[in-house]
Amino acid sequence: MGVSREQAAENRRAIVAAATRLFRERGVEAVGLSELMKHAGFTQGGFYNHFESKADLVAEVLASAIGEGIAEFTKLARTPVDESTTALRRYINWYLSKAHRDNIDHGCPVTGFAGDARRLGAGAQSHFAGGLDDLITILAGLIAESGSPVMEGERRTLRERAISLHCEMLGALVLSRSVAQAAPALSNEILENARRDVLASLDERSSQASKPRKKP
Amino acid sequence: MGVSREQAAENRRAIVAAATRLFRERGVEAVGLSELMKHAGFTQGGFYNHFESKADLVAEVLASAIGEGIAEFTKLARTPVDESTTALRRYINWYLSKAHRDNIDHGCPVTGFAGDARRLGAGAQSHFAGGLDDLITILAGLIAESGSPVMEGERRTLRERAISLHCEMLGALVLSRSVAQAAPALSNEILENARRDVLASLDERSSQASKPRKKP
DNA sequence: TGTACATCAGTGAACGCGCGTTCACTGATGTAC
DNA sequence: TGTACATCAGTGAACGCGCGTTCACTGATGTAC
Repeated sequence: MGVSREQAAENRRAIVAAATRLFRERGVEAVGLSELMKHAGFTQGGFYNHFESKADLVAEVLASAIGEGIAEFTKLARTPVDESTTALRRYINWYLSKAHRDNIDHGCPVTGFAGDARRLGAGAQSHFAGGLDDLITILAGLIAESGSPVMEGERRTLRERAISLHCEMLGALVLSRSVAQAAPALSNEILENARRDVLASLDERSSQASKPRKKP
Repeated sequence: MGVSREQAAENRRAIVAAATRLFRERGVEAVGLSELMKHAGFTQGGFYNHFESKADLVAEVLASAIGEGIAEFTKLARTPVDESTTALRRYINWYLSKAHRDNIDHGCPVTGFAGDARRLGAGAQSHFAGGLDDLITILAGLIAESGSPVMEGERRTLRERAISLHCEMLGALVLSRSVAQAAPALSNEILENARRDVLASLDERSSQASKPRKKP
């Protein structure tokens, strides 16, 4: 119908935004292009003015979702630590909250696409892997910044601690979401248990740092 | 073509077995019934002699896969502890092995279907949730049996420790699988890191149990 | 034990449907003169 | 600045295809007498 180039670029963004939401909610394979374009406010034929194929869109959605997630995460990491808590603790509390569990179309993109990533195309999976690596790096920075002490004799690097922390939090969120409808009590139990465990292990570190253990 | 009832029951099992493998490898939605029946050695029309619908099959596949996983797991839990290691350590080493990561059609059914469970029908998701609960219970039993000590002042129950352990292991396996093709080095790093971390935390417990910490 | 018949697992073509993709067409935007 | 025209985002019908499901049919199995 004749639109300006700016408008066209904005429409493209609208398609990516709609795709991101729908792909997270229902999975990449379960969302059709005609349905997707309708959600974005267009008819199906227009899709190929913006993308070469559905796989092309999927790769772009992964890249943009992960980019956004990393950006938000970086912002959080740079927010000055206030008097009562650290950015790391704030992140953990947010990550393992019911709000995060129930709001799949926002929140951690790694968790949002973890179930799908294995079956995606090479381009999309590369973006996913890159985002995961960045997220681990930033999480390691958060741990360092939190002042969580390194225990005497500890061999684990910050990165190793970050990987373990991320695995436990992601596992808890994935499991909590996977049974949210069929077993809401179990879903809550997993989420709350993981949050308590992760936070408690930080406390444990702090209380033990002043009292180094001896090797048996 | 006229087959005995025993043969028919065996054919039904063959369909479920083929479906289990294909669903794990490629996802429930990506596997069509005609393809599935061909893999099982039949033509597509025969499917409805055994199942009311695809959703019906999915629920049965979930139930059977989880049942099998739990049975194997129970067997492992009951295997007498040998001189050098505990059933818990054996389980951890197997769970976080490359063999387990690369062999999706066998292994832990909870991890195998974790990405899909959220989008499955109510029947299938109930089976999944029940299986997850059972797995946590058995894992708690393994922890108890391993003789891993309860630390002084520790409030966590065996079940709570089992949930946290399972979340970290499942998260590591899911992430490791999700980047296995695009970033094999990262995939290995996650897996090996998680195994070291989980086993080290067991060692930590043992070494500290003899030396109870005082509250700060 | 032998015969007659109902049962039902398996076949393979066909159903309507929605998928990803292509296409001819429209008409405002953006450019060249 | 005004006119003529190329560009290209958007439309909506159509393509072949594979999906889940239905159907009439086949013929060995299992049952009744």
